[in-house]
Amino acid sequence: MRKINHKDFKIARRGTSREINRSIALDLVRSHQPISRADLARLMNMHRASITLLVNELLAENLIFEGGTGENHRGRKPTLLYIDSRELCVIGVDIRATRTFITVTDLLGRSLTNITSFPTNKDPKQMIVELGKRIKRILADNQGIGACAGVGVVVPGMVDRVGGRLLNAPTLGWRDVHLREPLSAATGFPVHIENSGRACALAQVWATRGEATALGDVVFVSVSDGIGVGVVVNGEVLHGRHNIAGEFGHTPLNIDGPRCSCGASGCWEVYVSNIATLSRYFGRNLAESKLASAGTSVFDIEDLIVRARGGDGKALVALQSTARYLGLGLASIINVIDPARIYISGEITGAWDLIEKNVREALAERVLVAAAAETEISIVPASDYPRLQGAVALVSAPAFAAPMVA
Amino acid sequence: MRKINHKDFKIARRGTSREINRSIALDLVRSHQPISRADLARLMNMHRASITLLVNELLAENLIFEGGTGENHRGRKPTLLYIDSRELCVIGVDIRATRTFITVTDLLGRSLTNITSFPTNKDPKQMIVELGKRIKRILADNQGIGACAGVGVVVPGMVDRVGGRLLNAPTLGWRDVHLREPLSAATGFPVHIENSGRACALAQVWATRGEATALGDVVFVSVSDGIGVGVVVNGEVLHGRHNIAGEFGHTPLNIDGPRCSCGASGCWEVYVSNIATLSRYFGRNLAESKLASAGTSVFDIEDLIVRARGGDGKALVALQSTARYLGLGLASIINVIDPARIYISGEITGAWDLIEKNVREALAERVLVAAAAETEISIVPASDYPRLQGAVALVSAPAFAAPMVA
DNA sequence: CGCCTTTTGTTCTATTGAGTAACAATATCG
DNA sequence: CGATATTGTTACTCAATAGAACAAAAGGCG
Repeated sequence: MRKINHKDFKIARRGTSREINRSIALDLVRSHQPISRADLARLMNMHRASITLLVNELLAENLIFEGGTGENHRGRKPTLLYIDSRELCVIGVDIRATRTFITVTDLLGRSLTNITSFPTNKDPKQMIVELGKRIKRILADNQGIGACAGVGVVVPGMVDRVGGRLLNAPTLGWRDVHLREPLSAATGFPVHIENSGRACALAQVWATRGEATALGDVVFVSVSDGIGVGVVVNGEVLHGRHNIAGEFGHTPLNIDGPRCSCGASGCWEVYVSNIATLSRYFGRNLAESKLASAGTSVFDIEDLIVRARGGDGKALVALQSTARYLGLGLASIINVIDPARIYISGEITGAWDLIEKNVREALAERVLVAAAAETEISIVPASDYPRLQGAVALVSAPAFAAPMVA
Repeated sequence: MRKINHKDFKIARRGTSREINRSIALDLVRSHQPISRADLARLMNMHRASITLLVNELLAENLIFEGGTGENHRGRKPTLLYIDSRELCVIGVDIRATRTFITVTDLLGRSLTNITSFPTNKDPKQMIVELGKRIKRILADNQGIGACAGVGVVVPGMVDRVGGRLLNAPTLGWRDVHLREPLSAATGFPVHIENSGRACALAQVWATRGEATALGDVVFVSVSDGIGVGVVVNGEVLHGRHNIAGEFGHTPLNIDGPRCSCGASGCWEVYVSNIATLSRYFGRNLAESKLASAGTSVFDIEDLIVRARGGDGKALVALQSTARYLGLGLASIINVIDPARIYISGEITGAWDLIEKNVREALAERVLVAAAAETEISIVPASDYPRLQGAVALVSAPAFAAPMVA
């Protein structure tokens, strides 16, 4: 039951029905390709005749193309339809504290080149120049991949999407950095930026085979140096008035707890970040020293997991302690958003078999109804590159998004 | 940028455009009545000719009616349109721990009778019988108000909307109570039930002169024996998979804090409920004794506020201490939902002038960006009966809701 | 091979509803 | 009283779904 917004509604014009059905058809081709007109008609519960006209329009605009013919046991063989990404590519960029990753994909997020990376330059101006150069070089080195539709950039911090600037990224030490305009000027392509937690959520929503939105609302939680969270409600990523929606990482577990980099104390992040786990293992607070010498870390969370697997009891206890706090925080997410599924990524998910029980136990302690304690939790491996996929989705998804109506 | 749900989408049929525009027109009449066809055409940016046809349809269905003529400085006088609620009424019921309130309104939530109340019967079966009788008596006593479109019931607890049953209401001591079927059988009207926090949010969204949704997302926080919260995203109240979405009352301020009735510890509710404030004033935990003797309370939060205003320093400190915790919890709401406005209701808002500063200070401590600390906070007085208005909206709003498309 | 059946995709016409212009019905002003 | 302005209706155009009929393509089977 949605209330119509009186300040910003859209009435149905003559072309609105077509716009709606065109969007649905295009997105169905995206997620079911290759697909025939007849199958599309069945999925949409429309007559083949109407589909023909819709498809002709999409063909004329080069949004889709006709491939070979499919198989059929009896009767005429179908001609198959595909999203037309032959002359287009998308650049995805993931800027992290130590390294920055670049991928080139088609509109469906399928890699067209190898993923490349380089050390993040801590000076934002120099970094943007270098990033621009590298993007141009990659495109020059790969002539066959066609024109670039745009660049999606994902950063570990708060962003002002409309203004195209990064507001605050503690792990990078950047504040109020204009990203979109200079990078757009340097590359000549449109640039979109987004916070990495939200981008990960976006990646799940727009994953080609994604059934994420079909489930209902979902939340993505990424655990690393900090905690990034993206919340999806009704197929849309929550942004909020000041672009801070979803910052569960800074909701308190204990307001009298240890100080957090955000200025408050006892934030969830303070208890479950990788640094917290390492600190617990070494028995001292690594937060300051670690931040100062980022990149030179000799011993990281993955080493800790190896030790835990090797029989190091202290390492296992440190992980399980983090798991407990992780579960307590997830309980808040469930009590507040009550999603159908929670996605979790981050190095610590490599030890999921060791910690799942602890997470579930802690969760059950605080979740309001027993059924909600069984909320699906899905691990997203780093090999899926959720942040990069999210960066790509920033560019490609708008073409497939639902039209705004009423 | 919304993703189309592939499991549950709706394509545009021949009548979809009309359906969309009809909904918009009807809802505009609802919130702007009385309004002329010409004004409607201007608001909708459509030609008068199209509006005439739309309006004729709405007239034929008795959804609106033509009233008198309006004033105009020059030219033909407009004929005014109104929502047709002449032959219809809606019953709103608010079941609370000690008393239950009943209102009879038209489709716009305007009272048609005085609000009546009676002591809540703690036995759910007897209570439903009594409620049914009272509803029938009220309707019998007021013959002029026309047929009843439905009954909206609001309860302080978790509900299963589709099943029409109350899952758990600690303050009532009710568990797994089937409400809809028996009450519907007793009265002969359709019955809708909802949690009171969400109903309050609903009331704001659907308030006739409401600009709530025009602002963006909003959150409603009701502070009394417990904390009820309703979250509105994109004009829709959040429910979640298990109907627990929005339960900020049970997110922790301190996981090592005092025990909460929900089974967990250190919940926000434990720090800011009225009982918490009173306990702080009396220097001992009233939670158990208070729950046991609900309704017989000699000294309540409103008395405390009177004392604080009268110069009782201890009372003021108790209130301001609660205010601080209130602010800390609101900070989480802002960090997570980042709404354009937060509505607050409850007895303690009667002391808002005494505590606003403390709330704002605490809020600023934890909110992630300075701008978000300025998030609008709007007090909703008890005299607005937000719960009853929400109960009414459960019945009346579906007729005005946006159609589901794509 | 020729005919039947099945399936795909197209064509043609009907119907619905937005878009537009022209017009009748009022009402005020000078 | 005529000029002007405003509201609401009517008649017609255009776009898109709805539906039936049909052509095209492929396999099964006597």
